[in-house]
This record gives sequence, C-alpha cells and structure tokens, in this order.
Amino acid sequence: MFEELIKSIQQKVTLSQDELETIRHFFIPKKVRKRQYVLNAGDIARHLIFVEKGLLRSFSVDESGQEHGMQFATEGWWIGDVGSFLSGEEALYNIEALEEAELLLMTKSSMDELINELPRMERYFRLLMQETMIALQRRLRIVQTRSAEQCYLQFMDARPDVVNRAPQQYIALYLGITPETLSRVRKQIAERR
Amino acid sequence: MFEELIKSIQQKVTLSQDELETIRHFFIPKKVRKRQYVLNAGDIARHLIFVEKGLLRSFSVDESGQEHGMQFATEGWWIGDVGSFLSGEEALYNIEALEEAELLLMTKSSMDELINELPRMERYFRLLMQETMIALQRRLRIVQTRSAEQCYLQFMDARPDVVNRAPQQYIALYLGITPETLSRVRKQIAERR
DNA sequence: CGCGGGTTTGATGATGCTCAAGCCCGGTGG
DNA sequence: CCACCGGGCTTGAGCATCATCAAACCCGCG
Repeated sequence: MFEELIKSIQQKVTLSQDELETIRHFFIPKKVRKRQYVLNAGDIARHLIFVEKGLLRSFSVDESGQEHGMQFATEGWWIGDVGSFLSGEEALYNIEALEEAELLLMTKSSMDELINELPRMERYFRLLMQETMIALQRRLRIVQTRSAEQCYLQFMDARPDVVNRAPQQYIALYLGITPETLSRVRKQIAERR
Repeated sequence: MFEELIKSIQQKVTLSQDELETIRHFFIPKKVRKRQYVLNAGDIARHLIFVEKGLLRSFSVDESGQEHGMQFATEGWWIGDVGSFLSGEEALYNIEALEEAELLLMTKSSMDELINELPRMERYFRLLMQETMIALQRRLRIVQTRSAEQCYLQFMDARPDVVNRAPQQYIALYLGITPETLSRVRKQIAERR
C-alpha cells in the first residue's frame, strides 16, 4: 500500500529504512470507488492526496456552470487543492475518482509533524512543489499557443498514463477545449498516418 | 538594497537579526539598465533573481518566432527559469528588464549553502514555490475560459503593480492574446463606464 | 431489444488572429 | 522652433479556428 509513496520519496531524498517506516504513520489509507468524490469545491481541503493506485481528476466549475479540468493523477502522483489545504479557505476544485483507487491522505497537521520529525521531508515537498510549478509553466506555454491540436499532441506525449485511460470529455476539459473539438482533432491525427 | 528581500522572508519565516544579516552574503547585488537581458534562452540559468526595484518580464520564443510571456516581476518578486536553474539544462525563457532595476542574484550553490546554514530557509523556499504554483493554477484556469476580456480584467485585478507600467504589447503576450486584441478589449472596457 | 452515456458528425456563428494602414506622441536634428 | 521620424498603439477588413447546438451513431448493459 505504500510502495508508490516510498518510491516517490526515495527519488528525491535519502531516508533510512526506519525513517521510511515512520512515514507510514502520517498517512491515512483510503479506498474509493469509481465516480466517488474525494473533495467537493466549497469544502475545506483537509488532505493532500497521494495516489497509490487508480486515476483521479481535479476540476473547477465556473459561474456559468462550465467545468475546467486542472489535473489528472495516476499512480505516484499527488493531487489536491493546495491553496485550500494550506490556507484553510474554501476549495476551488472538485476531485473525483475516475477509477476505483487506493489513496494515502495527509492532513495539514500530519504534514507539519512529519516535517518536524524528519526535516529532510521539507526538501521532498519543496522539490515536489518545484516540479509541479515547472510543469504548470510548461502547460501554460502550450495553452497560450491556442492550437487545439498541439495541445492534444503534447498531452499524449506528457501523459501516456492518462491518454487512453480517461474518458475523452475529461481530457477535453483539461485541455480547455470542447469534447467535439477533441474528437475532430483525434480524427485529423488518425487520418494523417 | 535588501529591504524587499528581508520583508519577503519575514512574511514567511521568523529569523533573528543576526540571521537576516547572514543572508546578505548569499546574494549578489546587480543593477541593470532598461532593455538589458538578465537571461537568454539557451544559456544555463545560473541564478534565481529577486527584484528589489524595477520591472522585469520573462518570456519564451517558440519555433515560429512567436513570443509567449510567462511572468512579470516587480519589487518583492522572484523571477527566473526554475527548471534550468535546478536541472542545469538550457533555459527556455528570456528575462528582460523593462525598467532600470536593482536585483539580488542567488546561485544554486548559494541556495544550497544558505539552506544548509539556515534550515528554516528551506521552508521559505517551499512556501514560495507553493504560492507560485497556486498562482499558476489560477492563471491557467482563467486562460482556459478563453475570453480575452476576462483575462485582462483579472490581470488588472491581480497585477495592479504592472498594468499601467508595462508596455501593452508585453501584457498581451503575457495574456496569450495579440496586441490588437488587447487594444480592442481596453476600448470596450473604457466605453462601458 | 431498447435504453443511455459517450462519442462523432454536421451546420452555423462568434471570437480573436492576420495583415495592412493610419494615428499619436516623444525624441532628434536641421 | 519646427519638421520629420519611428515605435507603439489603434482601427479596419477578411479569414481561420473553435464553440455551440443539434442530430446521428455506437456499444455495453439491463
């Protein structure tokens, strides 16, 4: 149940076997079913979520009822509403399981205690945030080019773990295009080869 | 010369007067003229840059020669190509001073030593990255809505420090729209009040 | 077999891009 | 002091892309 998490940590910092054991106590394992919500926009995000198994998405809903996809998370990814988690304000994002999933939940106080107990974990989280930031910059640059096709091509490249696993409509929302446009783009690409 | 930096740090962690003094040694002060480049895409980003005074922008240039604005930084902001800085790979972004500016440069090794000497600074950087990440998510959500006007309205709201200070064409690039469109949007907004 | 969700296809229209010309204003040199 | 530039901003016309709305299709499931 902790394989992926341990793998993720070891990629960024070195910890002893003992320390890795300790870490388990700061997480709450949780299984969720397909379609189940892990966070509702408007609630306070009490956890950051690590995915051991399964597929989740986060998304927001704007005033006009339009959904906007923010993130997909598969095995080894974190997902959550960091803003709400840190500030205690209402969450902007919903998080939904697209497959049956096994999660590890970490509360804010667990995180603080964990960092307190194992200061090297602060580095882990810093590196995590940095990587997320770099990925977001990259994504922003691509969205700015505004070509639906290029967005999708780059998505196939960046997220092979999601592309044939998530329903197309959610991928469309993530890319900021309509499902219809995505369907046409896919057709175009298929015809060209 | 260090007022803004110290202010920024004190907002996130508490350090003694002595410690704040120490910090100065890890930064290289630098003044740049208007139009001067602080980083060229293709080089290695050897510094993260803190702005004490002035206005800078970072932007990338794609294959077709199109520029894409990534960030504006004024007093109290950090700017840099974090990806290149951390990994040592070639920078994707150019950084240009839009006004005469006073900067504080931090190398990777300075950063490592600083964190070593004052472990609480790791927290400062983590919080910084988190905030940047949250801001990027917000920006992405807005870009995804695709209305040029809403993008600009939200920019006025989010960056009053830039809106009447940076040339319009750079704001347009930042928003991912053309200068022409921005001009029209501004006209619309002006007419409505 | 019929239902229903997701995907595809088609027609139409709006938004924003492109290209081109004009305008405004501050700076320069005669 | 004024005429002339030049860069940036504005304005306009035509066009491409993508959204919207609506209908058809596909396929798994009761």
